[in-house]
Amino acid sequence: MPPSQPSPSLYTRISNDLRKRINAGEFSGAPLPSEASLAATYKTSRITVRKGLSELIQEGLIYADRPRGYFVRRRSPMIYRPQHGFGKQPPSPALDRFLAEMTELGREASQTIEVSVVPAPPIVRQRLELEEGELTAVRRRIRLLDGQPYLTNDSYYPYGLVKGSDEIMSPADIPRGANAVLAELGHQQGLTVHEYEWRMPNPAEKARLDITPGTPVTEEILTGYTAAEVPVRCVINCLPGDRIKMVLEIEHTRT
Amino acid sequence: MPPSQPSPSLYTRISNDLRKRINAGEFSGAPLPSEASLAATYKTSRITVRKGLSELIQEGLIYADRPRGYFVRRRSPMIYRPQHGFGKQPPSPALDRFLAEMTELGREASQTIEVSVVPAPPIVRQRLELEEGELTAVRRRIRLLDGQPYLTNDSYYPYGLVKGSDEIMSPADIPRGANAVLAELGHQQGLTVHEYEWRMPNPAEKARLDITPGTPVTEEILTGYTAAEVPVRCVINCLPGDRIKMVLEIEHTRT
DNA sequence: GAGTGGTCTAGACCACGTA
DNA sequence: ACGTGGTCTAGACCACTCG
Repeated sequence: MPPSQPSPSLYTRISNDLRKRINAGEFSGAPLPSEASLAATYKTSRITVRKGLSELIQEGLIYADRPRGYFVRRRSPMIYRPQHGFGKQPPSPALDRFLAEMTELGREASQTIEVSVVPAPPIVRQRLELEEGELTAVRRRIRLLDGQPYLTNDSYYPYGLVKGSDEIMSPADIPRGANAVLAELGHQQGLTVHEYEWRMPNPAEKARLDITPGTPVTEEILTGYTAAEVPVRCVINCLPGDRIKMVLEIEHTRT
Repeated sequence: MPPSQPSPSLYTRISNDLRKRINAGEFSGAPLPSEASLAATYKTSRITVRKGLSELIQEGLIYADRPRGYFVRRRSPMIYRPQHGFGKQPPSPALDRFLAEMTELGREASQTIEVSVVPAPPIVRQRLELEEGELTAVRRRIRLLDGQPYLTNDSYYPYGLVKGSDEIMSPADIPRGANAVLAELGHQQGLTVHEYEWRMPNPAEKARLDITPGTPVTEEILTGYTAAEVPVRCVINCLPGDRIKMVLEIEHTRT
């Protein structure tokens, strides 16, 4: 029990009241009261009402659809399984390919792919254990569902390892997966290290993924090692929180 | 190349300018220019300046420390390894205990623990495959480092399974780990399913973890199954993005 | 006391979609 | 044409910390 708040501000009361009504399911489908009408009910100015509403926007609870009004956000995230593939169902032992699983669900999957050769950015360079200025081949992808982007996927490979591969270097889907190609080139991966950070998107990410206010992203960095512990692949994914849930299955190792 | 923006608003220009200067490292340690001085330089009102600054707050880039001014946020997240334990170093094969690893780093680790018996909340009930109203034992923990909370950890067990265990039911640390106790009771876990969602914290989480504006959280749900595929443990963790990075190591399963 | 950010007022004009 | 939210102005008073 906190010792009696120091009189919350008016906009806090407004956002608290609205949050309670939203969580009670009051505005499903219908817009929230307009700014003007809230200003009237709370006998305050529009600016104060807007401050209260903006709290709820930043929490990811509502959005403004001008000039229709404010609406409650609803989300139906897809399941992302970094061990396996994608799907919409709870965990199962299946491991299917991305496009197959998506169309199965009646949604139209598509992607854009760009391939280029660039000096390894610092984050990648460190993980691929390259020298400053060493080149990498990058496959940059945006994956979409029904036209909406839901994930960016940038895969980096040491250029020396893959420059002979038409598959890796061409901006087209690789049905059997890039990892199969790498294995064929003699770089079969064993262990993959997964790193995760979650934060608010920067303007570039906001634009690339068309991200709504109040939506954080997770940045996933995968580093793939061969059995000889040589890093051969570094993937940077950006996953918006309103469109993706992640699921893993892990064998218990500690007592 | 987007087709020439439709004249960005003034506050957008302010936040863009400041973001550029911040990323160039201009304000490390020193405060940003005050609202009043920004209003003067941009020949605008304080309110517009505040709108620009609030953009940067929501992105998690800066914070206001009244009445000293606005400062750039810096973060040094700790490494969370859900397979193993905690640490501050990049991935390694070590698997140590929480308190041991933390004190090793010269930071003071502590925690608060509350134990109670409650009807399983819906999320837990579904994962533990319980009927409505069935009881669970909950161990609710807040873990702190140097007095700052960095993780909440709520572990639920079917009450029938653990009611005989003094260790599980007492609000004290279990040095050998609760999983060892469960194993001793005949409920050794094999597979654990990990679920992850990231979003902005709700007010309760904000208060419990003392979360700063612009900081998202990841909600981690772990469900532990015995070899006979009986769920015996459901853990809900709340991980603030400014204090935690997560690292996993996964054996490659797909080609 | 001076300067900081936090809250709030009472207006104004605009762009946009819907009716 | 109307109502919506988006931007912006020019003030005001307050609580707090620091010198």
